[in-house]
Amino acid sequence: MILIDYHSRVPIYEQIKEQIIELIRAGVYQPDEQLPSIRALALQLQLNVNTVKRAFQDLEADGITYSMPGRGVYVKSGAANNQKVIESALRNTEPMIRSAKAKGVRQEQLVQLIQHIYEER
Amino acid sequence: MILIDYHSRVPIYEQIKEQIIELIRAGVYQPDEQLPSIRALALQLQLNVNTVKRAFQDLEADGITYSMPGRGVYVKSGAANNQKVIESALRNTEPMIRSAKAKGVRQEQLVQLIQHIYEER
Amino acid sequence: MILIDYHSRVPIYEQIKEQIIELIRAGVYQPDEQLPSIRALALQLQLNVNTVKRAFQDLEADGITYSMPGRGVYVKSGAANNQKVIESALRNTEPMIRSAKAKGVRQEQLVQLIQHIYEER
Amino acid sequence: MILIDYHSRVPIYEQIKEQIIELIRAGVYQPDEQLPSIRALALQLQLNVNTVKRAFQDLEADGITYSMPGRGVYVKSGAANNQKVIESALRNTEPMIRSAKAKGVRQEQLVQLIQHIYEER
DNA sequence: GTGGTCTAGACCACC
DNA sequence: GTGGTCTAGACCACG
Repeated sequence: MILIDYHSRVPIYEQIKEQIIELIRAGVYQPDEQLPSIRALALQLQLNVNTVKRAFQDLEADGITYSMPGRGVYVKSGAANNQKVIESALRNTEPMIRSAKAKGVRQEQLVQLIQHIYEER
Repeated sequence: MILIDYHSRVPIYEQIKEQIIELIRAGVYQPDEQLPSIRALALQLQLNVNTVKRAFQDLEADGITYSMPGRGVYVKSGAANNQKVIESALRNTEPMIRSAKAKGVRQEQLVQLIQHIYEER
Repeated sequence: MILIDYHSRVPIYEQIKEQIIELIRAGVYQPDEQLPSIRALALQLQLNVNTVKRAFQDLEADGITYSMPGRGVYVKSGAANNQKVIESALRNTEPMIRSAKAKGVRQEQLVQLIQHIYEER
Repeated sequence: MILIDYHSRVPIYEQIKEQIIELIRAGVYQPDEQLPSIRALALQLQLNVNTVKRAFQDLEADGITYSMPGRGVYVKSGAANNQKVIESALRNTEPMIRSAKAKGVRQEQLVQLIQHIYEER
């Protein structure tokens, strides 16, 4: 269920991180449920173990998961509504919007784009 | 008038490019008016000449300016409403918003952020 | 009576070892009294036999218990005040404190934390 | 000035991280001052680039530093009294003390150990 | 030159 | 089997 866009500018480990957060928020992975093992994911996605490891390391640093060496990586309870993730997302979005404004994008164009994206699915 | 945010993740040459576009859109630089020379700008901003050169290259590639070798760089007429720039800005913004959505940011939060930014100044 | 914190970074076999020592020091297990069998404990705690076995190995290596093959594991007399255990605990604590100091934790904060912990129960 | 204990149980990247924090807190590295480059440090400490990189990555995640790709890594202002670091240090210390208590270490022994360590230097 | 990403492999402790 | 650490190399964007 995790899809990697190898052409994207977004680092692969970020894509993994984002999609796992998405899956957790969607309820696919429940609190205290074990995530797929790093090695299994790396194999499935045809990626190096360290790339996946980096994604999991960031997830743990953000308080989304916890790991038990020798056992696996698990979803932290309350991870689905992690404020830290939302805040960082908003912080990252701000300069993008500011830049779009400076380049002449009109406010309505942005709002329309957002509506379009949020209506998907 | 050009301010560089050295803390920002945005490449310096992108910041220069953006702010020159902004200055053109504001009418500070008129069509067919000469822009400051690369060397003068580099000196003034305490930057490497290559960094400024890169910004000017991109401006020309986007049809914002034209250069006459040995003479200088000039504002292209019609640059103030360059469609290419707007399109690329929108294209860059899209994955950012998609990512924010995936992380749990609500639609209203984004719209509100945009309003906040567009009300400035 | 033995509780495993599966979230903890402390290895499970260490948790078992610690809690058995605690039970011995509290007088729950008396000198020369037989401890629960490895298999029984593993079953009760829902753990792999090897994990419990490792804890018992360490207990014996530290002179807390002795085993009679085919008979069981017994509390060694004098185990309640085992100097080796205390020394190793102090040795383990030292780098932790040194690290806390380096990170800016004040002496009073540590002393207060200790008081807080020792006042429990 | 950074010394690595290759025999320690503490990961090398943690040792680097701690000592850099210590140096910042001591005023050796001032806010917005550039830290030694990852490559230079790796060379000096005879370590792999990625090991040092991991330390810097954690420093940035903890808000101690910020990096400008192509330029270097810099001390974030206010880094010297980072609350996050202190809190995590205290959180890490707690189970250690709890374990020492369970093993029979007396409260005075711990307080004495702390005094001894804080009197150094 | 700088930091950022990714791959490929090793060894370890733990379960 | 699991995750954690470390090494050794590559390539990229940026200045």
